[in-house]
Order: sequence, then structure tokens, then C-alpha cells
Amino acid sequence: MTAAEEQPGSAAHVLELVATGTARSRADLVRELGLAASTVSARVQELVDAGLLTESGEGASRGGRRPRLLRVPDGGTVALAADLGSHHIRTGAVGLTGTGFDIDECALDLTTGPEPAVGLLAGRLTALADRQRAAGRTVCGAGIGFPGPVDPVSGRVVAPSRMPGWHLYELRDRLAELIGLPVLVDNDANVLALGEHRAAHASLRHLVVVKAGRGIGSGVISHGRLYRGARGCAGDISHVRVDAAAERPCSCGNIGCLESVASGAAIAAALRGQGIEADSTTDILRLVEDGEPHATTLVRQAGRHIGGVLGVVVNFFNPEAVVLGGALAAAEPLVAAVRGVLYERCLPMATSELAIVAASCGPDAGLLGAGHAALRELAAEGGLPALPVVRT
Amino acid sequence: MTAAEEQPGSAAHVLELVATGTARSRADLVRELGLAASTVSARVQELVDAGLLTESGEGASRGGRRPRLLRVPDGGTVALAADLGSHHIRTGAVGLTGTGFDIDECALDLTTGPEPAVGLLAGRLTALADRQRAAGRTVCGAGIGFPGPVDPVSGRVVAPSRMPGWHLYELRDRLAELIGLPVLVDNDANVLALGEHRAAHASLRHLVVVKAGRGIGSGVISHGRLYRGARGCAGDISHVRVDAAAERPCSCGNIGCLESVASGAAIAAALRGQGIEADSTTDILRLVEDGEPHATTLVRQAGRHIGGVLGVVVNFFNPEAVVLGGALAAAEPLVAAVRGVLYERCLPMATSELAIVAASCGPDAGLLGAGHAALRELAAEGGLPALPVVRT
DNA sequence: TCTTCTTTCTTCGGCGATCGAATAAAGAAG
DNA sequence: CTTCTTTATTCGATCGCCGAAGAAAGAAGA
Repeated sequence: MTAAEEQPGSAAHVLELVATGTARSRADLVRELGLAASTVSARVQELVDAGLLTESGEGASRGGRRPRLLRVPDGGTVALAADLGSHHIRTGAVGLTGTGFDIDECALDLTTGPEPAVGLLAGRLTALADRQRAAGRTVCGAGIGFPGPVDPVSGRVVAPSRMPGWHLYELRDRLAELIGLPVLVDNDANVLALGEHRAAHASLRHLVVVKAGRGIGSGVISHGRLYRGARGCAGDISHVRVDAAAERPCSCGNIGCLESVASGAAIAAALRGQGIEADSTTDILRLVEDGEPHATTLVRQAGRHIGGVLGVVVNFFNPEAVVLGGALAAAEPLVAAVRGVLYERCLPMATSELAIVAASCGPDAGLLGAGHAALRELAAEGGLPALPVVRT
Repeated sequence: MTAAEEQPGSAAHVLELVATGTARSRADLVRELGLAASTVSARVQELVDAGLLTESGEGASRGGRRPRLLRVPDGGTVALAADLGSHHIRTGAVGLTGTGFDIDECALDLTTGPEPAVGLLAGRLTALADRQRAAGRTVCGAGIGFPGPVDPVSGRVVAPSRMPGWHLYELRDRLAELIGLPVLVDNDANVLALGEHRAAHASLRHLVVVKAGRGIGSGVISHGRLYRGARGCAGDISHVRVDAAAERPCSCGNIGCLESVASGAAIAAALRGQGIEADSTTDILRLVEDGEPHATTLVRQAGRHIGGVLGVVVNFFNPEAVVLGGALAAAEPLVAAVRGVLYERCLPMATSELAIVAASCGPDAGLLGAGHAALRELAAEGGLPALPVVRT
């Protein structure tokens, strides 16, 4: 059962079930949705007529008539997607089945201000859109994950740390103007959470997805939906005070933040302070894999600090799973340290059935999430009928 | 607009709007619910026929025909309610308008095990029910707030600390059997959150309600509904590790928990250690009001520790309000300390519109919440038609 | 081979919730 | 004394969904 919190039987819900493989025939849908067979048949017929669903042969009999298999045609609609990091961007197209096409990464320094970055991003997205259209696909919009706070209503960047010039930048509207498509912008941890939830944990209703990379963020799924909080900044664990960070100043202007001891940026800085060359999270990962002791220690300690904060979160929020994503989650010591601290500190009731796992989609998770979000929210404008906008 | 997350137009939703004064006439309901006037009229008629709603005269004209005012009759249905503390119980009846009747408190030591306590509770509730029936009211069930973890599905107590003999006790079913009415049991912080949300913050969707008394707990409202988490233990902030608690052992078996330095029990113990007589939270409050310096310092420090944990919660959950309830919330220094720490440590974005307030219903908040919850969940069985069970 | 049962899917009539237009009631404003 | 506004009801019409009946197609046993 998918945890999508839509009306059961909505077009989006049916597509979701078929796309994820949860349901392969009308009979499956009847079981999953709990609706009458007649209703499901009617709904499926609509979707087939609209070209959003196709029948593809028959499946194996289970003792009776063979089911007529349903498929989401991959050649149909896609959304462009971009996962922005502070020093690179990853772009690609995402289809209704959740598959990514034409995924590509390039260096891009967001810290030099919005205009040049957005220009380059728009260029890449436009080229990508052209290639997708040439392949016969319809492009319905673009979803962007941005490494800083975003107001999801206005699509503006709000007070990002370490990225001067971006405050209140109208990223969504500016980009939409440049590429001529509807655009959805959200925080990178939020799109990561959406992606992981859809791809690997669709049946879970309460989920915390941590993005540990150059910075630290988290996205929250509550009641099966992205939880944003009152002002849209829910999931921030980066600027929580940690004793180990003591008086250390943070980019946010406060002192003692988790980010100042446990982020990729902080680890790299600490390594450089010990005379070890390290700049990006990739460098850190390489050092850990090479068994460099300082790097391993720092990463493990970062995991402990993150675990300490997550301990509060797990007790308070009592999620079904904590998913560790972002570049640093590829480092085993970090994952192990988080696990250890959580099991040690949290209530048995909160951890007894808690899954603590690394993200399953690897580096593409955020990208796929951004595309997925765009497909859902923008499909209506782009030609899909009756895909309701999922609101939080 | 109420944040009740029901189907718009459900019987419960209509009652809620009228009971809270949000809507006073059919026309108001049309505006609030966004339904067609004909639909609202029909729904209201049903409720009037069922005796759940009455017409009471006409209101002032706003330039046209005068509205026919609607009222929730207080003489109608009530739920019994009990707010259990570890050393006392508070009982009363709660009407559909949210008013409490016949509220009373008496000493009762839960730590001596379930059977005697439940016997006494059942006796008081039965007497209460008789008095309510004598007053012409219908009693539809009882709602109980219990000071420990409760499995809301089975109505069983789960692993409460400091209360031997209660583990897996079938509190709901046992009590239902004794008083002959349907019973709802939930954690005390949860019912407190429900009560405060309904009485004072009905328009807010994301809310954290802290109960600081002999122990520390919190109830979470997310998307306008009580949030329980995966295993039903969401909102636990009591057993979060706090550095100031160092190696101090906690009743949960772990060390360094918030509870061991910031709970009423811990403060009282510390005072006794300084030769000051203090046993209950009432004693502590009295000492603080008398200006006893040690007590004031301890309470203020408890507030700081609670604030430290809430800082993580506020950044992560980004609620619209933090409500401080429980006996200790009546101590100004505690509220002030929490405020100070939150404003100092949290993201500006998370605190700029955050309300940090003491509970508005005082000592009755939990009781009213328990009654409210019971009315909603049990009304169907007790004669109210179509009051849907609100699930989390 | 010939039933009988299972599974899958469609057709069709009907129910219930809701809507919208028309109407009525009652007062405000000119 | 007419016209407009607000409030409330009545009455078809519509829409989504359900459930019964049946059709299609195969499995399994006699």
C-alpha cells in the first residue's frame, strides 16, 4: 500500500501505484485502492484514453482469467530536474515511472551569486528539454532542489547561508521565464526526502531523511506527505546547538551549531588544519576509503554529533525510518556512528522498529525527487488532466 | 477557520465550528465550509433533528434577512473525563461546547499498581455519570489522560516509568467494563495538546504542547491533527540526553535524561538535598512564589534545559506555537527561561512568528482535552450519528 | 472431455452527497 | 414603495461510487 495521502482512486494515486509496480492490473488496483471494480475500471479507462497508461499484454494466471497488465508509458511525459549543490549541479529528466534520463553533472559555483548560475542552469535545462522532445517525450516542467531555504509558495530563496546575493531571489519565476516552462523549487533536503520516500519507502508514513554533504539538512515526511512546518523551514537540524561545537562561529551568525562540526565543509576545514589536503566531500570520501585515520575519525565524530541531534528528533518525532543521504552518507563510519548513538540514546520504543539506512538512490536521489515533485505539481499545467496538486 | 482535518461538512466539523463560535448561523457555515447553501441547510437540519444543535433566536441583520442563530445545547451530550497524575486524579464532565462540569480533584497514588487505582477511578466516574444523568445529560463515554505511554489502538499502558505493575495493563477495556461505557485512553500530554489546540489554538496547524509537571512530556499537533508517530510514542522529550544531566541515572534505565534534571520530581529531590522541604509540584510552585532563591534557580535552570531540547524540536518541526502546560508552567521563571533559550538558539526563521505561551486552560486543560477526544471518538457509539472517528 | 470454480474485467441500474437555480422570507436603503 | 442584500429552503441535475449480474478466459478435478 502506498502512503500517498491523496483521495484513493485519484488519477495521481493510480499512476503512482502502477509506476511503482505496486499494482500491475486492474484487479491489483481494486485490492490496493479498496474501491469497487467498476470504479477502478472506469478510472483506468480514462487514463488509457489520455495516454497516461497503456495495456501491455497479459500476465500469468493465478487460477483464473489472466490479468491485462498496465504500464505507465515511459515515452510519455517527463519533468526536467536539477539538484543544485553549492559547487555543482546535476541535471536530468524524470519520467512518470520514476526513471531518470540523460543525467549529467557539472561544476557550478552558486556562491558567486544568482544571475550567472541561473543563466547556466537555464541553458543546460533548455538543451536537456530539446533532447527530450527530440526523443518524442513531452516536457511538463522542471523541478529544482536548492541547497538553502526556499519559500515553497513564492518559489523564492530565503536567507541562505554562505551564498551572498541569493536572499529573496525569485528563483522559480526567473527560471520559468528563461526556460519557458513551469518550475517548482524546493529545498534540496525536501526533494531528497520526496525522492527516497517514493523510490524506497513508499509504504512508510513517517520518515526523516538527512542530507549530509557539504552542509547538513533534513526533509520530513509526516502522514505520508512532505512536512514543511509553519514557515517552511522544518527539518533544519544544521543550526542546532551542539556542545562539542562550543563557541565556534557558524555561517548562520550564531555559535556552536551542528554544521560547524559535522558538515562536509567543517570536516574538510579540519583536515586542512591538520595539513591534509581536502576540499570537497569527494575528497573526504576518498580519504576515508583510503583509510586515512584523521579523516575517518572526523567522519565518525560527525556521525556521532549528527546522531546526537537525531536522537532528539527520533524520540520526539518517532519516525518509522531515518534515511541517511547526501555525499557523506556513502561513508560507512558515519552511518555506523549515527546508528550507534541512536540505539544508545533513544527510547527502546522509538528504536525497536526503527530502520536506520543509507539512501538507496545514491547521488541521483535528490534529482529524482525533484523530478517527481515537478511531475506531481506541474503535470496539470503541462497537459495531464486531473493530477491534483499535492499540498502540504 | 478551524484546522480540523475532517471532511468539510462532516457532522463533527459543523459542531466544532458552532461550538467554538467560529460559525453562528447557516450562512456562516456556508462561508466556513465552502459548501453549497443547500448542503449546509440539510446537514444542519439533521443535527437539529438529532438534538445536537438548536436554533436560538435571530442575530443582527447585516443588511438583509436576520440569520437564525445556531447553538450547541449544553444540556445535551457529555463525556466523562479524567486527567491522571502520578499522585492525583482530576475528574469532570465535558460538553460539546467544551465546557467542563463538576470538576473535582482527589489524591490517588498510581504507583501502587493498577487495580486499586482503577477501582477508585471507576467509582468516581460512575458517581459522576449518575450526577450528569440526573442533570438530564447523556453520557457518551469517558476519556482518560494517563501519565505514561499508551498504545492508542489497544488502550493499553506500555512500559511506564516509575509505575510498577502497569506495563501492558488493559486500562481501556478494564475501565470500560467497570463503568459500562466506552472509554478512550491516551497519554496525558496528548490529551493536553488536544485540549489546548481546541480551546486556544484551533486555527493553528502545527503545535507543540509541553507538559511540565512531575514528569515532562509533550504532545504534537501536525497538520491540525494529533501526531503519534510510528509506535505512538511521538512527543517524548523526557528521555533526551542533556549534558547537564551527565551520568545521572534516570527512571528509564538510561543516563543523562532531561527528566533527571528538569522534571518536577528532580527539582523536588534537589531541593530536599539542600534541606528544603519539597515533595510535590505544588510545593515547588509555592517556594518559587515565596521567592525562595534555590527553588527559583532550579526552576529557571529546568526551563533552560527544557528550552535546550525544545530548540532542536523548534528548528526541526518549525511549529506555529509552543505551549507550555503542566503544573510547572505556572512558574514564570520557567516560561521565561524557555523563551530566552529558544529565541537565542533557534533559527530566526523558526522563531520570528513563533508563539511561546503558557497553557490557557490552566489545570483543566488536560481534562478538557480528554473529554473532547472522547466526545469525538466515542460519540458514534453513544448515540451521535456520523461523528467520524478521527484517526491519526 | 466436461463440468465447476477462480480470477479478471465490463455493463448497468441505483444510491447518496453535493451543486446550482429558483424561490421565499425578511429586512435595509433609497 | 420599490430595489437590493442577506438568509434560508426546495427541487431537479450531476457526479462519483457501489453492487449485482454477467461475460471472458483459464485452472482443476471428475
